[in-house]
Amino acid sequence: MFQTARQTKVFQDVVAQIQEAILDGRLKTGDTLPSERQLKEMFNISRGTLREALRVLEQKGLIEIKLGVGGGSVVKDVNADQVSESLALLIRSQKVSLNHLAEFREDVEGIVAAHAAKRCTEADISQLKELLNEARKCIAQGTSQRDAFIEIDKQIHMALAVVAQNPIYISVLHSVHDNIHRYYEQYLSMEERELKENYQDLCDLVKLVEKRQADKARELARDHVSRFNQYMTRRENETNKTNLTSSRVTKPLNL
Amino acid sequence: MFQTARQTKVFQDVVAQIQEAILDGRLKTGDTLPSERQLKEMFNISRGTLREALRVLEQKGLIEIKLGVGGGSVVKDVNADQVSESLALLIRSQKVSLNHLAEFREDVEGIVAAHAAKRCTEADISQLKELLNEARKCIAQGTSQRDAFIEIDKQIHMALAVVAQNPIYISVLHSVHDNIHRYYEQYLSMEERELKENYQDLCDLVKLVEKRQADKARELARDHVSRFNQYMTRRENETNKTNLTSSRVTKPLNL
DNA sequence: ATTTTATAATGGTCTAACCATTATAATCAT
DNA sequence: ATGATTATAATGGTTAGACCATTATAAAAT
Repeated sequence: MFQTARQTKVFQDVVAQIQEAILDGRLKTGDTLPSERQLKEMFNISRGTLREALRVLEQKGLIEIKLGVGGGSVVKDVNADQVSESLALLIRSQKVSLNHLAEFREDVEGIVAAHAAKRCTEADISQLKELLNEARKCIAQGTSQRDAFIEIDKQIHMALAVVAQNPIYISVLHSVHDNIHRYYEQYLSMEERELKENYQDLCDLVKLVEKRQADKARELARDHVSRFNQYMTRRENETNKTNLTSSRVTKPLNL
Repeated sequence: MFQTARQTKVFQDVVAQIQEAILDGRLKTGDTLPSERQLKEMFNISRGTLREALRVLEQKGLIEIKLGVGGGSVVKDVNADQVSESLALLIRSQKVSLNHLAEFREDVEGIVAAHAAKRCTEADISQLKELLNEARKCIAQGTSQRDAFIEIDKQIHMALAVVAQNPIYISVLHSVHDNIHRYYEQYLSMEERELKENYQDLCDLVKLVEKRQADKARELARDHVSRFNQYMTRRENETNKTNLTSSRVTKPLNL
């Protein structure tokens, strides 16, 4: 009939108070909180308890704790990092496979391209073309600039998310890229022909966005990402085939 | 030329060691870590430092700390809660609006429905029909069971995400529902006619999934969610119109 | 057999000190 | 004067030891 009475652990109350102050604007990005020794007096708690609260706020991405004179807890600008981190934990705990992530990226990039096609301005297009120009320079130097090209490719996709004018897509795409990057580093190796294919994809994609052909843009974006994923899974299978017996040996924790 | 030498804060090293042990399976879900007094000896650190580490692991969603005899740090099953929480922080820090969230939900539910249509089994369909049956019962009792209907609606959407066989969608949809729920509670009020419309939507949607018509399922799912969002934004505007002067007064933090 | 009470293990909090880092001020050499 | 060096002090990082609060279990009482 009744629930357990709320047992406020002291540090949780401190976390809540500071978090609320940040979220409703009483503390703004860049503000420095008072020193730990001052804060503990204000809240009338011990320093240890206060520090547990500050650690939680740090892990939430709300503050950053700096060392030395003039250091202290600085209010951070909230960004997608914590979304990325928690998504990465889901992935690493075998809840999510590379294929799941690849499919999700395909879907999301497709939607982003479609929204971008509906909402782009002339300024957006010229910025995208600027990025395409950068990409072309990388291609011109052959496979030596492969990593640079992949970086530009990522920037173009992120730029499309900005054009799509929904910050959720920026955060989500950021998280996806953060988490798929490790796989790309490990498995992705593109030949010159493949680099050029991808470059052509991007050019075509920007053209479709410019012409506001949302459906075609979505399909092309999906195909483009799908191609990346195919390079990668092909490589992943080859690697795993030859390395099946060399599973990593982890040192025990001996608890 | 050089980077700052890695300055391992002690508690970070402890976080890393325990996190790794969890992620590569040396510590499994449900396992209880040794007591704080034992752990501090094992790591050769003070209890305060250890507790900072445990707080971080708790905030990451990797452990749960229980009180009393037989209590201690228990390894949790990683789930989407932390993704939800960090997404909620993005929303509350004005980075994301209700419209952004609504659009995202529309897109995601559409994709989920399409995947579900491609991958559903007979067992999936009968489970979905079971849920539809529950929904029908709610409708039969008129608007008194509105909240129950909304709950079933949510369950059907989550079930579709399961059928779609990509856990990312389960987590993402979970997060979206978590975060949009507050708005629904505040703004959503459906008349009997609207309840019946929504119920019909769901029936049609399941039929399309059963017939594996992915494209039509996607469009219907989008329309269905869109209708929810329209009820809500209409209501939101009305509310804000009459309440513009009553902005919440927040108590200062006095730092 | 059931209820009540005591026990002990565990996390939660506090105090007080010292260590490590770093911006700033003071000092020194030129 | 000016630039380099050194000392100072403020701040977070860590330690040690104590005591409080909660709770599963065992012991005792009914």
